[in-house]
Amino acid sequence: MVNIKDVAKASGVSPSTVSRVIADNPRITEETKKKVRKAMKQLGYHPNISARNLVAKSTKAIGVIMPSSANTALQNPFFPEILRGIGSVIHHMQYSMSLSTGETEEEIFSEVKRMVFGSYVDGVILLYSRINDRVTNFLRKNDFPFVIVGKPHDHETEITHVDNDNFKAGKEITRHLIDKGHEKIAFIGGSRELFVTMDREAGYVTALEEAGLEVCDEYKIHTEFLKSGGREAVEYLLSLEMRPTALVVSDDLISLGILGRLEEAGIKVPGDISLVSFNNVYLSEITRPALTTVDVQIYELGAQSAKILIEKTQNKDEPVKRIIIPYNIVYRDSVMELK
Amino acid sequence: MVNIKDVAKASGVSPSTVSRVIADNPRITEETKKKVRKAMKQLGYHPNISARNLVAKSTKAIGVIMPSSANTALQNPFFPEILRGIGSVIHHMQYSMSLSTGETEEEIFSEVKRMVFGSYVDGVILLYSRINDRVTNFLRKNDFPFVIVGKPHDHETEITHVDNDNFKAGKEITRHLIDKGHEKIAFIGGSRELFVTMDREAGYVTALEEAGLEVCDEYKIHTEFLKSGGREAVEYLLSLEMRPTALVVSDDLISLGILGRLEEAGIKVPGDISLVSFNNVYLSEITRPALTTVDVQIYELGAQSAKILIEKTQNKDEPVKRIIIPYNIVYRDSVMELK
DNA sequence: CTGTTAGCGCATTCAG
DNA sequence: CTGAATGCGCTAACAG
Repeated sequence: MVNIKDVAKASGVSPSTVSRVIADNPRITEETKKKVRKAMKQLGYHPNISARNLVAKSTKAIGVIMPSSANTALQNPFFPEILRGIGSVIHHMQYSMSLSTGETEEEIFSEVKRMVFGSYVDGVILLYSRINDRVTNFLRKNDFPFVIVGKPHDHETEITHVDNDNFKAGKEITRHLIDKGHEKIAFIGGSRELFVTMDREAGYVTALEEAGLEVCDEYKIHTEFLKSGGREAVEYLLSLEMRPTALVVSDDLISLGILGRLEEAGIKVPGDISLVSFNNVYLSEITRPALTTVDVQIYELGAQSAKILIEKTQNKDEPVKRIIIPYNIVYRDSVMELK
Repeated sequence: MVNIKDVAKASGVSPSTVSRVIADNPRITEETKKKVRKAMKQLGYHPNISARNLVAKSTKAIGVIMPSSANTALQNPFFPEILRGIGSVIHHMQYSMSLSTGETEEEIFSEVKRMVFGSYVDGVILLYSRINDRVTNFLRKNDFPFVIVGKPHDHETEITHVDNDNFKAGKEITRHLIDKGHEKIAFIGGSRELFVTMDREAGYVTALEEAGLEVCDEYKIHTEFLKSGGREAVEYLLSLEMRPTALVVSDDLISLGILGRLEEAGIKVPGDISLVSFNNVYLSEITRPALTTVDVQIYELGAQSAKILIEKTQNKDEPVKRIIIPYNIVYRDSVMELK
C-alpha cells in the first residue's frame, strides 16, 4: 500500500506538504501541488481512511437503522426508496452510509452501541420510532447526533425529526372521500404503536367530525402490518351490517392486500367500495385499480433527514429541528363518486 | 473519549495488557482480566475502530453495491430482502455493511474506487451484473475481493458468484404449465441485458422444445423493467391472433402489473390465462390471484454471498467458487388446468 | 504472564 | 510557503 511518505519521497517534498496538497491547502504553490499530484497519480496513491479518521475524530459516515426485520415490513418498497433519498445527499456530501444489519431489537441495539462507541459513524438516522425505545434513549443519553424519520414518541421537542403532517394528510384524503359523497368510511391501519397510523387515523376522525358524520369504533381497524394481506380486516368489514362505502387505508402495501381480498369477495373497487391510501410507492400505480393515494415524498423524507443530520454532526449545537415534508394527493382510479 | 491508556492506568496495568484483554488473549490471568474489565466498564471504555483498523489493515466492513437506481428496479422488494440476508451473516460475523449511495453508473464507480482505495471495506458484493461493467473490471484488475449475486457476464469461471439455476427453474416452471395442458405459452421478461432474464427464457424455450411444442418469437416479450406495469406487453399479447393460454413472467413485480392490465382487459387469471412467475417476494402472496412462482430464496442468496465474501477476505487465495442456491416452486392460484 | 517499544498513515502544531 | 516533530488509539514484536 502506497502511503503519504512514498508520495513525499517521489515528489521531493515532505509528508506534511503532501498532506496539505490533499486538503488543497491554499498556502501551497500551484507548482508544487501539480508536482505532488502527478506523483500521487503515478504511484496510484489514495489516502487511507482509517488513518485519516483516527486523527480527524470523524468518519464522515452515517449509520442508518432499519426497524427490526422480524416482520415483513421491510419488504415494503418504502425502504429502498428512503434509502435512495438518504443515499443521494450522503453521496454528494462525500459521506458513506452504514446500514444496520440486526434483525431483532436486541441485535440492533448492540449494533448501535458499536457504531457509537466505536466511532463507526458520525451520526445516526432512525427509520422507525417506538415507544420507550432503547436505541433512542441511548442516543439521547450519550448526546450523539441523530434524527428520526417520523414522529418521536417521547421528547418530541428535543429530538430533531423529519416527518409528514400525517394528521392533515389523513384529514384531507378523508375529506376527498366525503366530497365524493361518502358517509360510511372505515379506516384500516397498521399497528397502533406507530404514530403514522395514529396520526392518519386522527385526521380521518377529524374530517368525519367536521363533516358532521358519525365516527364509530367499528370502523376503525388495526391489522398487524401486512398480516395475511388484511384478510381478517376485510372479513370483519364485510360482516358489519352497515357496510362502509369507502376505505382509508394507511399504507399502499396493505391496500394491495385489501384489494385482493375484496375482489375475492366479489366486491368491486371502486364500484362497490372506494379506497384511498398512503405513500404512493411504485405499486400504487400498477395495481388494479391504480390507487388514489397521498404521496408522502419518501425520497425527500430520506434526503432531508440525511441533510439535517450531517449539519448536526458538523455543528454539534445546531438547534433541534422539526422538518415537515409536504405531501400531495395523487388522484387515480380507486375512488368513485357516490350519488 | 476514554482510551486504552486510561483503562491501563485505572486498572494498574500496561496498555498492551488491556489490548490483550480486549482480544481475550489466553495468556492473561483471569484475575487481571477481571480487574481490567471492571475498569473498562467503570470508565465506559470502547475500543476505537479507526485506530484498530489502521493497524489491523482491515475494516471488517463489506461494501454492498446496488444497481444504478435511475430506474424503478430498486423498488423491487427483492432488494430489502437480499439486504436482510447479507445483513444477517455480516452481523453475526461482527462485520458492518456499507451501502452504495450513487445513482448513476458513474457515481457508483467512483464510489467503489473510494471504498477500495481508501480501504473503506474489505470486500464488495455486487447486486447486479452488466456486460463489460467498469466496476467489475476495476475490482478484477485490482485483485480486490468481491462476489457477484447473479451470473457474471464475462470471465464467469474467474469470478466467485452466487446464483440460482435460472435455466432449470425456467424450464421446470414452464414444464408445469405444459403438464397442466398448456401449449400456447408466452414469456414476458425484463431487460435482455440481464442474464436472469435470458436464462429463464432459455429454460422456457427448452421446456417447449422438449415437449415438442412450437417456439415462436412472437411469444417472447421483453419489457423495460416495470415500465407502465407491462401495459404494452399485454396489449401486444392480446393483439396476437393466436393468444397464449399461459404466461411465464420473469419477475413477481412485473407479474403484478400484468395482472392489473389483464384484468383491465377483462381477462381472468387463471380462468382465461394462467400465469407463473419468479422470486416469491411478499407480494406474490397477497395479489389476487396469489401467484404460482419460483421461490429463489432471496434471503439465502444474500446470506451465502456475504458468507463466501467474508471467507475470501480472510483468505485471499480461496478458490473461485460458484454457489447455486436451490429454488423451489410455490404453487398457488394463478394456474389452471387446461382440458 | 506482563511491560516496553515501535509503528500503522495521516494531520497538525510549531519553526523557519 | 514548506519541513520536522508529535500524537491520534491501538496492536504486535520483543523482552523479561
